[in-house]
Amino acid sequence: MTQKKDKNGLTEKEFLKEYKAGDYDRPSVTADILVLGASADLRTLKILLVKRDEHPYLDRWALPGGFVHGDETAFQAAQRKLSNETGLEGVYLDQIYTFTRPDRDPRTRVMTIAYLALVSDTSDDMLRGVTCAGLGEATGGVRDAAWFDLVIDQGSISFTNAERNVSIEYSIENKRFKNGRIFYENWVSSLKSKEELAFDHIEIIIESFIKLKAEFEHTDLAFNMMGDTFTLPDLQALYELVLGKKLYKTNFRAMVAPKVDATGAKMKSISSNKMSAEYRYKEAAH
Amino acid sequence: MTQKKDKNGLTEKEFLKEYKAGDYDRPSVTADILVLGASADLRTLKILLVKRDEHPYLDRWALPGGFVHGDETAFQAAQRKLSNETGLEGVYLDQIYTFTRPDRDPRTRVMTIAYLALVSDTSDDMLRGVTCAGLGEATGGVRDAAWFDLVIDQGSISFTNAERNVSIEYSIENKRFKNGRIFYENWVSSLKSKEELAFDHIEIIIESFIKLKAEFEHTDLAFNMMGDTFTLPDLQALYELVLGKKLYKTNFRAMVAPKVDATGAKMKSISSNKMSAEYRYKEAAH
DNA sequence: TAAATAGTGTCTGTGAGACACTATTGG
DNA sequence: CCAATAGTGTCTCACAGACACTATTTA
Repeated sequence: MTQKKDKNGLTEKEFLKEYKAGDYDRPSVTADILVLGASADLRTLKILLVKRDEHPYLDRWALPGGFVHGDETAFQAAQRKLSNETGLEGVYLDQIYTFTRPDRDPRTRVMTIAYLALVSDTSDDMLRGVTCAGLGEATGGVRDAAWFDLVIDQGSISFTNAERNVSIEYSIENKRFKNGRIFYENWVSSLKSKEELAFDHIEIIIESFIKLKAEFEHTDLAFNMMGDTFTLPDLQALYELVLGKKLYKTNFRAMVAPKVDATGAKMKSISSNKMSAEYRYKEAAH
Repeated sequence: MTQKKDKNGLTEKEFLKEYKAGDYDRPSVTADILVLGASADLRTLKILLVKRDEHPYLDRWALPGGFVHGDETAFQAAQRKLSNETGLEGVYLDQIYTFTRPDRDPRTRVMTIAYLALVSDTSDDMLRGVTCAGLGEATGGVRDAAWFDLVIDQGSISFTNAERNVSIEYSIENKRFKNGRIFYENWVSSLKSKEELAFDHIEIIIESFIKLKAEFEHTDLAFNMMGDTFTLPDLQALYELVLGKKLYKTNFRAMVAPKVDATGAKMKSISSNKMSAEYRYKEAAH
């Protein structure tokens, strides 16, 4: 493309032939995924955690994820992991933030690019593939996978799985710090339970949930967490679950009206067990 | 911390002692910074670009940035680069997005974590240190640094520096793609001028500017791009410059009223050369 | 048939958008 | 002094928040 020579008298072609990447500044990079959904009855948020069967953090619960391979983007790595570990394809997946603290992994320097995935089904069936696949191939130290109840309220965040008798809890505190001239808010967590999450995954979860909440009201993200058809009472239940507050029926319905189409049919609301009009997400412009 | 043994019978301590990071999946990681400010007369946006004096993209203009060292976070790397190349400290700096396309750097795999910095002074004085420092130490191939006029309108984005007779222009097009159930918009650029930016830096710039615009109206970001004291006409000029549209004086003043304090003094508006009340950013809660 | 939930009508406050007007200021 | 800009008053409209009411459904 260019025949320009650099200060050593090399063309770009010659330079690239000679180039050897330095070693000291090359970290490992993983993609970790926060897979989030609502329980079948739309009463609790569910998060997918996997149990590590390797050091470090052996036997700790962690976000699913793995190394970004040499021939793929971080996004593709996240998609691959998601597909391997849950069988899910075509779900909503978005990059959230990159975590780079030098000591966040005791093995070596590992940066992680955090992704948020939203799913509409959090049944255990879905995970049947996980344990097998995870144990079968070298998927980066996974022994078990399970949906945990995620409860976030003012002051604490908790992860519980009754079947496995696991309960992990952190208290969270809002700290202000200055960036340039303006103040920013940041959530700082501290462990409350005996069990803990692996690595700095609690930070990833908090950061992702903040972003989800901020975007939830003004975008159509919600429809990634609902089935193909749904009732408005159920859709409202999901919004209330994520936003953590009650909404007024009238205002809610006015807000979603341009985003949905009535199918004409009726179906039972899962959250209330009553008949209600059936709707479908309207993909058209609005 | 734990004496648990893994499937090879190793404790965590023993495991870590033996651990050797694989090589194939370890990319280089850089932090690239979009340094943005307004011209002295608040009529044009200014972006800091540096000229590469190394392959690849020898002699091309690029975003300032460099490798993340082994003992620092990406944020610290961005701060260090910013300080080295502009002498700026304590400016607004925020992580935007991480770019991971495997072929985005022809040397080897290089991921970049993009940062946005906002500054209140875009005079050339500020850069006097850059060229010296850049040439003196091995700052990753910088020959020259300069402020470019950044003009973004519907359909194109351009970078011009009259003194150096450089003009770089891309056309940008809005493409829709599906993520889960919902559609997303994405700007795709294609080169229009003879000169081009290095690497995929045009993507970083577009992505960062989109985020800036989205946040500008609802946060106090603007005050990072103004001096200590300012007039409301000037502040409004800045908002109009970034948002790319005219604002109504009354509504604008109502919007910023809770964010500013009148100092009681008067000063000349830079954008209009008329006397106007002097204000200061109010850091208190609102 | 009674309790609970689906679904609708409407009042209020807030904030952006839009003009019109008076007061200052620089040339 | 006059053109341009600083600065203020106020009308409109969209939309979120908040209640109240009727219709339907389940138990």
